[in-house]
Amino acid sequence: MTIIEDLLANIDEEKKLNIINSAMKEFSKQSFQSASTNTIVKEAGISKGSLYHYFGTKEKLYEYLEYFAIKIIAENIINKVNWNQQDIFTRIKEVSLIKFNLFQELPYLSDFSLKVFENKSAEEIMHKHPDFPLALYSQLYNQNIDYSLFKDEVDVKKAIDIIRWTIEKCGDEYRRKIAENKMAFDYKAIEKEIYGYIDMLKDSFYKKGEK
Amino acid sequence: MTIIEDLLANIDEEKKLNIINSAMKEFSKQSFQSASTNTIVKEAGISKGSLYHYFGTKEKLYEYLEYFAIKIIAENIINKVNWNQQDIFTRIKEVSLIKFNLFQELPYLSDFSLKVFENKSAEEIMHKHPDFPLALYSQLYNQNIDYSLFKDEVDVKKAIDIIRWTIEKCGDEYRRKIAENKMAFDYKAIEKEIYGYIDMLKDSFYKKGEK
DNA sequence: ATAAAATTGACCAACGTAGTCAATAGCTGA
DNA sequence: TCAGCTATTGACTACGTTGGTCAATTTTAT
Repeated sequence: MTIIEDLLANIDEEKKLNIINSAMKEFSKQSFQSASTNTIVKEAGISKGSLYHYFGTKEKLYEYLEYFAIKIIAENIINKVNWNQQDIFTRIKEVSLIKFNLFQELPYLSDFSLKVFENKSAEEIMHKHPDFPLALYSQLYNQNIDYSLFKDEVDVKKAIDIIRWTIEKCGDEYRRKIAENKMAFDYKAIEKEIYGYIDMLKDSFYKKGEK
Repeated sequence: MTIIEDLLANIDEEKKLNIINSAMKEFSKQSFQSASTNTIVKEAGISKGSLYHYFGTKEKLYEYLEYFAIKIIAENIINKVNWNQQDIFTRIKEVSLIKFNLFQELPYLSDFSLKVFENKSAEEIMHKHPDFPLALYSQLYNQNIDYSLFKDEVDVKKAIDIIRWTIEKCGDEYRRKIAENKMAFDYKAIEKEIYGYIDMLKDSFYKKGEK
């Protein structure tokens, strides 16, 4: 991994992004076996030789992408989340918008990550990437959160699932529409739509007067 | 399509199911191009010659699967839904369980359908399969439903989205767990879990005393 | 001007492909 | 039993694509 990073450190950021995006696209559309390095280099606008100079083999390229995806998502969340915010709804809003921002620059990060976790269990990933922030995901919905804001009769664990799922599906739907109708990416519109759903759930799950 | 159906009518149901499941599996894991007919026949336990005797080409096989998937889902829903039921929560429960039952016998129907709609718009599908029941999906959440049961301040359209998404994600999560831990498929357990979420949303979105 | 590093793309052996078709197996009715 | 038929097989083919290499070229740094 270090060797690869050393080599990548010397090429300019835009070319690096091109390669990563192109490779993530191919690996998220095809199985590892079927994914074509020819397709990757063509879309990235580099030569076959360069790709193999940077990464050595297809396997190593894939491993680097795994490492990169995990690292960049975790870094963004850890650094940008306001850990003092005790309202889980606001916390979740923050996380979803952080991810949306990331996915703008790395359009296939979402699909690629999904595919990685489809094929490998968290343990396998932990084994290959020991610094994988497994704990982060539970911290996100637990650390310094004030659960007393929920109505007493609400099952908080289920409520959080519903909020998370709603945001994810809302984002999926939006990206589907963009892909289909060539509808423009409108950050503010997405934000507004997601907030509409979240605020509705907040009204339903929180005690009255806890806005 | 008719020619294919005539040929398929003469082979026994189990073999037909094997072919359909095997082909849906391959097409839902690989792109159309990368999907291998060799893999399909191997898993289905038939010879290459038979597959091409039944379907002619890879394209026609894929088209038949498209047709079959749409038809079987629509048939099941239309015939099994109780259209007199005015409670949308019960309606949605019914639909989700109908689908779960279907997906038990056709494990890749869900993934395959998703992929079909990823790659083609509803219009394209309508064009290729003129009897595609496009209207069914809106009927499902509108026909003979009593919206007055919702609290006045609740946005019903958003509420239905949330319910639908929750069920879908709940099912996804369950299937993921089964695939990962080799956890056994437990129909009653899934039903109970889904009902847990739906009832919670019902408590939140319906007027008090409307259970 | 020179050395070193980065980048190229034609090239290759190996492999998997969709589809074919002569041969075989299995079944039918007499 | 056997002829006639259909359903089924899988070895085979022509071909496209693959991951990876490496001598040659360009770019960069000194």
